[in-house]
Amino acid sequence: MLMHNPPHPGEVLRELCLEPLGLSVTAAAEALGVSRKTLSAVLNGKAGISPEMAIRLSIAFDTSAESWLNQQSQYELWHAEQHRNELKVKKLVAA
Amino acid sequence: MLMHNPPHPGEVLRELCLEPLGLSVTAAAEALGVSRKTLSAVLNGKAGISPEMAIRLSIAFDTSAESWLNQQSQYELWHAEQHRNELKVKKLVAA
DNA sequence: TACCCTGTAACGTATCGGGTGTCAAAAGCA
DNA sequence: TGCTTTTGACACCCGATACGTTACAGGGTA
Repeated sequence: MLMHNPPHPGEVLRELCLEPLGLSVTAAAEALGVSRKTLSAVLNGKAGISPEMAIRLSIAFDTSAESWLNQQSQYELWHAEQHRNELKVKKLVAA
Repeated sequence: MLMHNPPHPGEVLRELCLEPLGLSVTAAAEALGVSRKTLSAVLNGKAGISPEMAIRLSIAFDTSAESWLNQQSQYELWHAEQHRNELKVKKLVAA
């Protein structure tokens, strides 16, 4: 279980892909085939990385789509875990 | 990269958790704290496993929330991969 | 000044997770 | 054989999200 608040994948994307290449949001969005607004939303944590976006990133940056999607899953899971105690769930098997 | 069409996580959930325990959809939904329809949709592939649902499953069946979420990611990714050639993406780094 | 880049807002589209309600089929029981 | 209960899938509504376009405000730079 993750203990610390993980950064949203968009932040990682900016630091690991855009900045090293000196890419502007506009230029990167154009290359990815999405609108500037869509990429901006991802970069600023307003939107998550969808499976389609993960594939776009894997093509453009020659990376693993799974890794982007897993980062997204871990990020969402961490936030969901913060409300774990609010869920009324009965254990069906012994812990 | 997955080569074969993976089953939707709901199918796995039914076979690995409900059936072994002889649980009905109604009983399982009640234990999970969701409606019958919500669980039914997941079991029949009409809905995916959300982070919240993954945590519910992890509590009820003493399993790993990550594993459920990863299954869901892999499932969505496989389907997105089927349309990879439709994406107009420019490579920004050498393959 | 003029131009580019960025973030953001508004609006429309489609999809999705979740809830309530309905209903036909299945199961249980007299 | 019937009747009642339960079950599970479906139809519809709601809120959130992913994506698009258009437009605007602010910052940096030539």
